[in-house]
Amino acid sequence: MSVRHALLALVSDGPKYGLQLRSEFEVKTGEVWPLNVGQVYTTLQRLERDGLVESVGEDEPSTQRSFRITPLGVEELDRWLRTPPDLSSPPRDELVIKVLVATEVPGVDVHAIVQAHRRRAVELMQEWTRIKRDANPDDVNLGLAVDAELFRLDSVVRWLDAADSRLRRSTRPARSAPTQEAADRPAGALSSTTRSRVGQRS
Amino acid sequence: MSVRHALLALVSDGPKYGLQLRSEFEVKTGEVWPLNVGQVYTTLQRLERDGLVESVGEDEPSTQRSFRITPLGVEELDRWLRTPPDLSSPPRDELVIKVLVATEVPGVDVHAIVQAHRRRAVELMQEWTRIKRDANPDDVNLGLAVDAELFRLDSVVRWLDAADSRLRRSTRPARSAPTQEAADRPAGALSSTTRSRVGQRS
DNA sequence: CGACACATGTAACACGTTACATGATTTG
DNA sequence: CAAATCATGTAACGTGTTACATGTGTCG
Repeated sequence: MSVRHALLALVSDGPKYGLQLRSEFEVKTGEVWPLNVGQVYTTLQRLERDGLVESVGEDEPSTQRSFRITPLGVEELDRWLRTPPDLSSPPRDELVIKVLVATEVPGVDVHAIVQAHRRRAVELMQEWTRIKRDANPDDVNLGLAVDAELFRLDSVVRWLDAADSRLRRSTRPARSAPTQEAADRPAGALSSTTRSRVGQRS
Repeated sequence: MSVRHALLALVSDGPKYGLQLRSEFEVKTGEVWPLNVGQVYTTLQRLERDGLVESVGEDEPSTQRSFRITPLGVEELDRWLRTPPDLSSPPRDELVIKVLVATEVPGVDVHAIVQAHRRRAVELMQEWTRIKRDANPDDVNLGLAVDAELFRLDSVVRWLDAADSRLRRSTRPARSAPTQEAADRPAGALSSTTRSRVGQRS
């Protein structure tokens, strides 16, 4: 839902048209997240369908088709800006899932995987740092977008370290001998744990 | 693509069926990310369609339908586990986008929004900390999943602080109030910067 | 029997991505 | 004029979410 609301925010400033919206979105986000033009148009259609924006200048057709925000759109935008993400279900973190499920895949060295990801994360931090260094220091948008990535990657690295250490402690000290092959055991009969869960299922 | 590959990883252990996969997924991820059953079945269909898993026991029909991983599936799983996310386009960060686009929405106090999100993030960190404290300390999965959230939220808070400070410095001081130093700049009027962009557009 | 949990699915929808198609305007 | 650029759209596909429908087995 990022793009939808971002476009809403951009038109709250005054009527805009498709390509202009893409351009402004990319400038606003430090050109860190490219936005496909097609998605701008489909998103605008949906926003119009939902009554959050309306086409301006319907009468005299020109090559450009501008949209303005409606009162309903202002309400929705306001709500979005003020509402932080809720606890009930944080977005699934692919890296975390990857590491956690890797712990029981036969023939896989979790430690090696964690280290590979760690190396890549550090590499990325260096790249972002370089990008920031080479950029115009007055470009607040770029600076903030890059900072977000840097902070995030830093937390990723710290988590990978914590995970590596914790997994090393908890897993059996890995047979150094040739690996055992995938046992075709009946795959544990589903002991339905009744621990209080964090999220609620459907 | 998280769920798809996670299921692939889970069946790499030995044949599993639908509900079992949901259960194992949730246990593996510390029950932090609930998984809808429907998605398990549709994802299994797609995995089967793509030849990454195959149904076992086609001949004698029972109430359960188990799937096993195929050699092709093993390849794909291996690739996924080893491949870190690439630089070209980091996933769009909703919070960052929200703050960045908020800076030009008329009648919106970015500072207030940033602080609201900060408060919420700190709240969430406390909730996660409590969950971790009340949990079984031997539950490595839960511990790691919660740590990931804690580290991430910590980076969010730090970014929000950085953003607040930077925006305060760069935006023109809100009327009336006695203002601090302002590095005033003409607020560059859409100068199509030819800076080398990070991502590539389509 | 009736209620409930187990187990498998389907339908409808939203968002995002890519690729393609079509005009209009500018410019060498 | 031809080519590039601006500008708008559409089609097809993949993933994810929710809600609903259906059958089976168990247990009070």
